[in-house]
Amino acid sequence: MSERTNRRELIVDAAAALFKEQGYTATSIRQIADQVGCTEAALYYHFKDGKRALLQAVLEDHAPSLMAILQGCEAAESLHELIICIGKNLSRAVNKENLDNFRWILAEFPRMSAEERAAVHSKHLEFEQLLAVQVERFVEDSALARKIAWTMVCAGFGFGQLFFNLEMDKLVDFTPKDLTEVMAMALPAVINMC
Amino acid sequence: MSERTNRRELIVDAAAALFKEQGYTATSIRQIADQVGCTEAALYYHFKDGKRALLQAVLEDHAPSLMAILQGCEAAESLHELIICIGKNLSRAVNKENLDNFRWILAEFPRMSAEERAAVHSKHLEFEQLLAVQVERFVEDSALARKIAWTMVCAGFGFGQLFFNLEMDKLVDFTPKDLTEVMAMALPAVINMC
DNA sequence: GTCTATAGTAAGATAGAC
DNA sequence: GTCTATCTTACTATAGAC
Repeated sequence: MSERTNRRELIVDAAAALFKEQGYTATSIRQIADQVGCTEAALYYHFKDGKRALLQAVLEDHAPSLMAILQGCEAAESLHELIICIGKNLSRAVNKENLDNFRWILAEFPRMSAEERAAVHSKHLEFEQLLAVQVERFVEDSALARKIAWTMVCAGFGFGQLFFNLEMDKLVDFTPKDLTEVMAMALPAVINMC
Repeated sequence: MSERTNRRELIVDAAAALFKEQGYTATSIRQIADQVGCTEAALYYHFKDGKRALLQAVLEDHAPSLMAILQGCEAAESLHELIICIGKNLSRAVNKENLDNFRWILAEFPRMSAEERAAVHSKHLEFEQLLAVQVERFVEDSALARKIAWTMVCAGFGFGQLFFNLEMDKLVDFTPKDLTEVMAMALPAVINMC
């Protein structure tokens, strides 16, 4: 992990935190400057195009990290084991930092430029392709493997949004472990059916 | 469907549209007034507590409608048929209106009051309970039935967010039909395992 | 109920001194 | 590089006439 101690980086980090907490439009240049301990003018020195340039820097530096989900999954020896492994990682990945990232990107997406959207897309595609590679080890039909991979991604993503960002975990007893168990029991059955 | 032609209702509808398009903080009272064709002062006559009161009115009147997802599902005669039925409804429910609603609620949730959050929660719980009733027709273990129901909800929700709101549908060929197929093949297998 | 007019505040952005 | 000072614009909200 880099140190990020020079002013430009401090500005990006402060902006990222505020954008994710309050949203892009709700956050003012002044607020970011206060947080960093400098003036608005100093901020405009580092980001000549103002707030929009700051948003782009945040999108580049603070994209949600998905790769941790796949850690250690190469060791799995069946689709069932693979899902259990991903489930364990998911429990760790479902945390404030990561899910605030997702919620924020989802919220700002409609107002992003084509380039900004493309950056978001490539991050997700990259992850799904790595996941698909793992699934393909156990599913010969590669089209089916990709469908299974995307189903897993949808379920995991939906779980994070509903139970963490919408705080359904406070009302309903349904954990990442439960989701994983259902998926681990269910998905391997698909292989034998085709 | 009610007519919603009096000024107060026109204001709420205009506010809802703008909030969902731009976000709450990014939308100004002035913009809403312009859209309706009145002045800001008129708006403050109807909503004495200003912008925040408007937000609450929008949350009450424009909650996303989930019930359409369950339409006709009482006719299903197996878990497989139930999932197929829901999948068909899902294809119709995955539209701009509905998903903009979800994205917006997700985005504003952290800034909602306790009462506002409770309103969001009860909508979701209500839906899940009706879904669980349907699933329980085919799954004796009611704890397992609820896990299956929530897994379906997570997958459906995640699909809507990823493929519609994040526009992954423009890059990846994975349709509501694909998701439904995988779930319909996979989930019934869980029953035989317990 | 709806208007005009305006108060008071905060926003994004820049010029120029150091 | 960072500051002070300032411009312009937009915002929420209210008072008072009609």
